Amino acid sequence: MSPRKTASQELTRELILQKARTKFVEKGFQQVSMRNIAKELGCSHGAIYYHFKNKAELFYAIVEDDFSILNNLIEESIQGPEDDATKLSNLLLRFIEFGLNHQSQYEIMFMVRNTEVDSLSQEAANLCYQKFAQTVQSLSTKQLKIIDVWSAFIALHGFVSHYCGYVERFDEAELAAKSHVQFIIKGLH
Amino acid sequence: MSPRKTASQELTRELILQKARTKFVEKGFQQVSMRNIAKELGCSHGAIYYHFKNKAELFYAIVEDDFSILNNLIEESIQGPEDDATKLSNLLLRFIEFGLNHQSQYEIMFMVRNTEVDSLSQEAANLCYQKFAQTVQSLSTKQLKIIDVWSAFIALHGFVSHYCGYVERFDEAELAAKSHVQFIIKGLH
DNA sequence: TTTTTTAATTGACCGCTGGTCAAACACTGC
DNA sequence: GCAGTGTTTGACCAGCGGTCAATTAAAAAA
Repeated sequence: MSPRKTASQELTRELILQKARTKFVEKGFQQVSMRNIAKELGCSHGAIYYHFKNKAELFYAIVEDDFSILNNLIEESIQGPEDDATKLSNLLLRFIEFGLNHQSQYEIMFMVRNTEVDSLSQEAANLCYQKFAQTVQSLSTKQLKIIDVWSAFIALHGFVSHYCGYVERFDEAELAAKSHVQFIIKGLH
Repeated sequence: MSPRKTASQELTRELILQKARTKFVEKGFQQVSMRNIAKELGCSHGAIYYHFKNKAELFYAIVEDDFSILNNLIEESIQGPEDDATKLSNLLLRFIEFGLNHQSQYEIMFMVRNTEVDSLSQEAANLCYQKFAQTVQSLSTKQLKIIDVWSAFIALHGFVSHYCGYVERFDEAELAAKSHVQFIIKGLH
């Protein structure tokens, strides 16, 4: 009714991100509308546009955190007592695991070609790949050709982007994933 | 004006497919609406629904031909004077070439997860993969594990699906493609 | 030839989408 | 108390996929 809510129930950027995230994770980018989120928040859809320029920006804001999660995952894979070979295969496997257990996020991070957020999301994706490439290099005994590391990444991406939607969680594709990782490692040698 | 057009300018399934195809190829699935196509055809959008159940069915009808083109491409790769090794790398390379030179089609064939046509398009994609797997097997000296052939396919798919939209035509990615094909072949050995 | 039946086409309509914006209100500082 | 600023609303826009009664042209039956 009133065009402005009382302070206690005012809309926060964080509040929107929170609700939007859950909806988004369970339904995916296309299936969630600004009006859905608004209804969930108990506000009008117009209000969201005060806090976020558009749908793409809102969902990129969500995915921003996921990029840093993935980056951490990559960095962590270098630590531990295992030998480099197992670390490498763990890295590849964990990338797939992340992709399949965060399908909606992976979709926006690496699959959606959105004309608007492209610059932002593209940059984050590039940085993520660079970290990946660096780590793969450091875990390899011999000096790898950059283009081979790129092929490895592409091959990983192929796995995730295929099984996205086809499978619910990583577990269901674990066997195929492990085999695929071995396949990729053969390619790197 | 008149609710039925005179015989000479009646709408054909083929006529719709034709116009829809050009629009679709140059703009992609999401960016083309039934109303766009109708305007191009000089008819109302309702008329199209007389000939096709829905948008998904229309675009699958288009892509059906592309599946047989791709199947032929795979079959042809077995012929010729070259040795099996070159034939194999040609097969992989041509798959990528097809994907990047028919991006809009490839999108529907292997990327779009459409709830409605899924059964049809999924089946066609499976058949296509089977032909691919068979051919790869027959071009290989040693007996390959099926799962490795699958990894090869996934890796190919990864390449195409990444460069889709990022690149206009195959030429622009040819070098990377050739390298990626070598990478995959290493994985198959 | 005239009448009836059938096949196509239209366009209004539905519920939805992302996005904009003037107006209305709550809060803050004076 | 009052002016100014920050937020929210909801009507509105253009567009979407899809449905359907009404209407007309062509084909079949009389």
